Amino acid sequence: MVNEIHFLREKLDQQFTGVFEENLIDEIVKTGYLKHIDAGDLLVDIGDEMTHIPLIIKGLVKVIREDQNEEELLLYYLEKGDSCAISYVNCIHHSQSMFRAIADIDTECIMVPVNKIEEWLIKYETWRVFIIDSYHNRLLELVDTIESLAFLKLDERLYKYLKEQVNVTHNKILTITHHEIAQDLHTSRVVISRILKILENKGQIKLGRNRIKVKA
DNA sequence: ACATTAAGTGATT
DNA sequence: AATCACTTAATGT
Repeated sequence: MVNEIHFLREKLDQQFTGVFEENLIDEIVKTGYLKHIDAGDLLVDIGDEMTHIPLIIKGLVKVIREDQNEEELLLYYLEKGDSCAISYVNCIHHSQSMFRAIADIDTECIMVPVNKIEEWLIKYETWRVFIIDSYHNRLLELVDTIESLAFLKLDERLYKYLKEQVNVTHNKILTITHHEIAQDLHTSRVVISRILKILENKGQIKLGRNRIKVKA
């Protein structure tokens, strides 16, 4: 038990020192628990009632919106040091999640219980700033994806998507299928294959099975 | 060897 | 840009 607490504190210090004050880190360690999500597993599903807020310690979480036909659209990614402010509001209002959050790779997060959220908002300046910044960041990312949807042609959107994947995975060689890309961008596999081929002919990428190399 | 999944492509809307 | 229909290529059992 004591070991686990030290372990949690270590993880928190790695990601959130300078962000959270000491007393707050103490409280997070006391009331939160560590959760491991394997690649491909769900952190939150559409319709879930939120009881905890995730603070991402390591890994990568993909946040998705789904329509009635089970067709998806990628909204944004959460990385280490991030949280999802949308879930704060869900917690406070006991409303259901509109989004699905899937671990892209093995991910660890600290789950913080709802009842602490509001308490800390009043008690800790750093928590207040963190929550508001988090909300702001999610909003900026959403605006960015809306802009892409509205203003970019699919080929530009796809190339932007590939560059984002490189950033987020820290790897120029993406392990991904055309089908998966099509789902994220809410289009069909055939269309993606075609545009990728054009990008390859232009020398911007190199294609392989389950593999796309993005050239600098 | 056979089945399954990923990717490439022409033709049509 | 989407859909259909079909082919080819790679991978799993």
